[in-house]
Amino acid sequence: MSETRRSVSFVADYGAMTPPATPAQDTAAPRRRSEKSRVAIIAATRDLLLERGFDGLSIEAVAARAGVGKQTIYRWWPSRPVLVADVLLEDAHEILVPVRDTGDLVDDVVSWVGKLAATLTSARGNAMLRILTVASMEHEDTAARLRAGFGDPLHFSVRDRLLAAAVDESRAESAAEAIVGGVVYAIQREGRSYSRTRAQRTARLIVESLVS
Amino acid sequence: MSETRRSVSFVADYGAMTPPATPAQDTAAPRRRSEKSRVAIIAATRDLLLERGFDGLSIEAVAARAGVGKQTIYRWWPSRPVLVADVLLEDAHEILVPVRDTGDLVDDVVSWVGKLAATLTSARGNAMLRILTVASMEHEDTAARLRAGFGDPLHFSVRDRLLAAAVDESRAESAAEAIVGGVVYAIQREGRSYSRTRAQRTARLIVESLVS
Amino acid sequence: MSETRRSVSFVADYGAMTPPATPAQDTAAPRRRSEKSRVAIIAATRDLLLERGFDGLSIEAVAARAGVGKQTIYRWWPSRPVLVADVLLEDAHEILVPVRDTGDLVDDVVSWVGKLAATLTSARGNAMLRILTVASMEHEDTAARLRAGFGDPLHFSVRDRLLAAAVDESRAESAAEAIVGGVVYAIQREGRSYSRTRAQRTARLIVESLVS
Amino acid sequence: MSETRRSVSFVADYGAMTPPATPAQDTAAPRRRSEKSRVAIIAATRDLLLERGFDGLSIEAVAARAGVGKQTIYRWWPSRPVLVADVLLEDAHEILVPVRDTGDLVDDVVSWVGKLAATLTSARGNAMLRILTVASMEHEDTAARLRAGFGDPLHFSVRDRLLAAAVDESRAESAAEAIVGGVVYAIQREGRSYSRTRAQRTARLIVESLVS
DNA sequence: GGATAAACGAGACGGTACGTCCTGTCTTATG
DNA sequence: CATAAGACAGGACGTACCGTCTCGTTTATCC
Repeated sequence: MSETRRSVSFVADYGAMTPPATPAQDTAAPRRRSEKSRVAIIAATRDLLLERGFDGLSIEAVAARAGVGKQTIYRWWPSRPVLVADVLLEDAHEILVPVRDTGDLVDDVVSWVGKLAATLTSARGNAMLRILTVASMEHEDTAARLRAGFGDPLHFSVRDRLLAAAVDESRAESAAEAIVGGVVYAIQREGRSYSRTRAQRTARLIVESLVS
Repeated sequence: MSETRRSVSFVADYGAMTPPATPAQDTAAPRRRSEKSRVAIIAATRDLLLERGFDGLSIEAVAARAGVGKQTIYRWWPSRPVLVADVLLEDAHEILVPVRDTGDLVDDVVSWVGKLAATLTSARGNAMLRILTVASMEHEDTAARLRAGFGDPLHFSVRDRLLAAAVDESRAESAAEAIVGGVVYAIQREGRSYSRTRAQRTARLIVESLVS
Repeated sequence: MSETRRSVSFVADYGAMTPPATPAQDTAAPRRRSEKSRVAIIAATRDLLLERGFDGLSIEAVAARAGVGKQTIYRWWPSRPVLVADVLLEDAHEILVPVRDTGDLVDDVVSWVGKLAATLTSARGNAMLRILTVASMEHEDTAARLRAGFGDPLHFSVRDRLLAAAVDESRAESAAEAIVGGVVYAIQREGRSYSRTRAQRTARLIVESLVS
Repeated sequence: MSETRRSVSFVADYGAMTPPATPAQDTAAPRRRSEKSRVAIIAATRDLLLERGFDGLSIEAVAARAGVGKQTIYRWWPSRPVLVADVLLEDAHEILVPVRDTGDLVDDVVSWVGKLAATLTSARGNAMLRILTVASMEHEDTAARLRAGFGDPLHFSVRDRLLAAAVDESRAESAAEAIVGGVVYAIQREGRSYSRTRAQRTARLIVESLVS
């Protein structure tokens, strides 16, 4: 029950969580920080990330584009991956969508996977996936935050839908892992040429085996 | 048939492929290249990669560690990712093992997945996975080479074993994707704490559904 | 007459001058300025000046050491050299001593020069000389204030004693310049290793030539 | 004899000394350093020094003006004062002129002092004096080099001329100190308004007392 | 076996970016 | 309303590497 609720609400949860999350640490009230600068920095970072990718991103360029001193960035973000994570997390809603529950498990999951594949093979979604992957490899704490903001919701979303269809917990866990991993890993490898049909074929294979 | 052979021989293929692969372009015989330097560079790169990760790796440090001029590196490797790919490909055999065929499909695949998970959660294997992932994100050609050297063998290895057990091609393809993706993606996310048991549970779930 | 008086009173004059001099502009009564902060700033500046020299002095460090906001410093002192000049002028009495008049010109001047040399080769006096020199080079108005507070008193002190001994004005002027310059310039060049004996030898050479 | 020669030859000595002196350490052959860059850096430094003074001089601006990477400056000059000293020493000949020996001591010294005063109150000469003074205060090794390149030649030049006129050593030493100090210190204090006449009056007072 | 040409080690070069320090101005909250 | 605290845009610091470019010095063919 509570888990079904979780699967339904994780997007809203994330929406709600974003504001306090921005300073990258919610303890210790951020004293009189300039909202204008914060927004300009996030926006500049997003633009440059899409233009030049994660490792083409320099703090200096962000500062220049945002019309901000470098120190203002370093004051609030300890490192490049942390800043990038904040940007990605602000856009998490573009990727995260809950698995709906119409009563037809196979159809619900397969269509969700189709949407996920479509998103992750769009120009922007694919860029986000690549950035997210590299940022996670570069900094452990960032990896944890991104896991909490992206990977976990994806996983729980599917798993909870399976649990709601009375699949037992161990199998739900494994199946969710296989479905999400099978699709995301393939897109990491093949990029935008990966077709949503393939994603759905893979998902269907697994989900059907659970209900038969 | 030929595909089964492929699954059996890819390790040997890779062993055989390594020498001509080193200059990253196998046409145009490397005229009077110093083998001593080549080996020293590869070794230094491997060491530094394990010490400081992909993005802590500088060409300058490799040259110093290898006792080699920087130009000697730039002469033979056009960029950092290409050099890193060569190092990884030299060590591909540490990760790649074919799925054996004892007649028992479930057992063959499950035990192979266990070995794969064990390798990728070892200190060295996990480091390789991370490096491989980042290097693939940074340079498209490198991604292609690493796919050919790591991802494809992994995928074909499982797929071919399924085909050998008379699973139909479409389902074999999807199942292989789900098995490999489910495990590798999870290790990317969770690192060395991912247990081989979980990998095997996931694999078993899928393979059993194919034979029932 | 008036000049003899000047030579006697310049120290007292300076003592009297210091309080109004502190805000660096004596017009416009400092409306509600905190004396506690003023003193803390001067003291912190003096300490830091002795610890790290003129160009190691930052306003930020002064503010921190004085337990004061940076703005409080900028509010009352327009620039670093002005602040430094105020500190030096508060301590002018440590360096400035009038030439006494016992009737024996040579002895009066020679012993005064000995004291001057001793002061300027003490750790603190030498530091003050260096700071004073650099501060004068950096800001013309500061140079003028320091000249009025240090250089002029030194010069007039000697010149007036010579005039009191009936040396004619042009020769008194030149001799005073040579005596003070000869000693101070040498200490600028050689630092604390300059001996008071040498100072006295130089002074004696000149003064004796005036009376013979 | 040798000392007279010294007084005559110090300019030539300096001319001769300059080439090996440029790298600021003459031991350890400077391996394949780019003469073009060296010259561009010296020239840019000189220009900026005259435009903005010693403490308005930034390494970054020198690099930009010289069309050179910052590292090329830091490679050969450990710090700003050392670079500035090299520039000043290259131009030492503009200030240093030996005291000629026509047989008339008073005239020789007085006219030399006149030339010195004229040089040090010219726009360029005065700038050099200020820069030289500040650079000496900031870095002890630099002070020593500048003393050897400027202060010592000035002093020896006068002293040796006095010795050549049979003034005894102690008095020559003191008189030289008073003459040079009296003039240079006054120019430090009063800047370009100091008149060459005053310099000559001071010098004459002292020199005449030695020969009478 | 000597000439010759490439590959080599070394490292200087013009640059870009780093993360830090400080400047002088500005904003907010407190006494 | 002056203050302490401190954020802000900006500029310079000195360092690390980038990828290119000479320098002599091996070294491995080919005459």
